[in-house]
Amino acid sequence: MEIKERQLEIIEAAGEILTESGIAGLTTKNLAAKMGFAESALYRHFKGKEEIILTMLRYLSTDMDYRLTNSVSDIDSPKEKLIAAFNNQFEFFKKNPHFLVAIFSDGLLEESKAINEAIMQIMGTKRKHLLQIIQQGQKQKQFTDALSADELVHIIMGSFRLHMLQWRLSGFTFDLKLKGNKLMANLLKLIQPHKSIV
Amino acid sequence: MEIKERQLEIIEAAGEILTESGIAGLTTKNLAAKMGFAESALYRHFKGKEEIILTMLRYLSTDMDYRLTNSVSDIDSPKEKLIAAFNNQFEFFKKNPHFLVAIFSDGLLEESKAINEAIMQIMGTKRKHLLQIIQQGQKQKQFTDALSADELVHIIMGSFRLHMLQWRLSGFTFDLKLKGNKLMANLLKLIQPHKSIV
DNA sequence: ATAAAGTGTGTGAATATTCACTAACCATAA
DNA sequence: TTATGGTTAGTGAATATTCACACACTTTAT
Repeated sequence: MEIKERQLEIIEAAGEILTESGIAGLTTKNLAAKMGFAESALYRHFKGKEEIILTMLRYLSTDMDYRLTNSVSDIDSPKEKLIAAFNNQFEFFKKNPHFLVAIFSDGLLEESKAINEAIMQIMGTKRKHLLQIIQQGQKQKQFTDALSADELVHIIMGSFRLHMLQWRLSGFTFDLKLKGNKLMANLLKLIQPHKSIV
Repeated sequence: MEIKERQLEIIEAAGEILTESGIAGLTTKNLAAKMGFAESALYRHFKGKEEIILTMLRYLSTDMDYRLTNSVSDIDSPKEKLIAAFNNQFEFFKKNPHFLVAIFSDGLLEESKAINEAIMQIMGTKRKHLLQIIQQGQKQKQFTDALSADELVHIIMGSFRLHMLQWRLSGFTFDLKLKGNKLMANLLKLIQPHKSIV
């Protein structure tokens, strides 16, 4: 599944449209206009609109997998890994806010089965990486084992998603990374190995 | 802003459609079909499609506010309040899964300013109730004050939303309440007042 | 060297379908 | 009689997609 140069340009344009005007704005007309050519030219590069969206989502998934792997590869401490992974995500979305839709397509469960699966894939990729880090951290007693790794990942992912959603709802006004690091610090406090006081 | 009987039926039907086929499926044609009458009949009850969605969201917001207030009113312990509030939510959505849109209405985001505000209102209502409970719990030393109440609420709300999303993505197969209570127990473990071991 | 064939990428016009919405009319019950 | 809630039959606008065609390159055959 190779993505050609022009195809990449198109899915990037599609991403921009998504950021500017949401999924409803992503029409063949708008997309062609942004590319500076006629609607029909789109079909020289993709079978149809669904394929455009699918390609975008799959590209995003692959890219995220690659980025997450690389960003933590030369770090030992699970705590540091967690921070690095999140920062990597923040930086990516700061640079490409349009791809946020992929994360928040909760509501647009509509389109097609294939699209749905592509979205799940992205979530799965993220979960896979977090799980690995958390498990390692638990082994090294850096994170509590009062909860299973799965359960910890759920809470971390949920907080992360809400953080991103609020960023989007705010119109990308606040500093994603700054606030995100605060969130990360908070999460780290909570998942530290600890004894109940009472 | 009174909602008539027939209007309620219509917004319920709208909720069902949203659950089944997402925002793209919510067309006047589909809605009328689900109601068993002609498209034009919709306009006997609502000014237009936007008013239908708005009425639905506002109804949900008001109802949630009322339910959350009542469900915790005769409970003292913040911990118990938290559990009660969540169980109330779980029961409501178990009974009315189509209204899950209230939680995942991110997709409706584009539509109109009014809709956007209604969505924010729902999130705000939920946050308001949680915040109260958490603050009380911190005062009574039932919850940690290593994080601010706001920050704790963020993490709780994020986890909750992800839980609901997974329930929906699973096709409502697992037991929302059972798994939800497990999540709640996990969250309570994490937000207990605690000392770091190290 | 050059003609022929093929490839990639564009155009403009036309397609059928779907969308939210409206107008004119009709039945029933207060 | 009149408001209420339904009907049928439309509207224009927008949608994704297809069509025949054109132009510039590159490859291949003579």
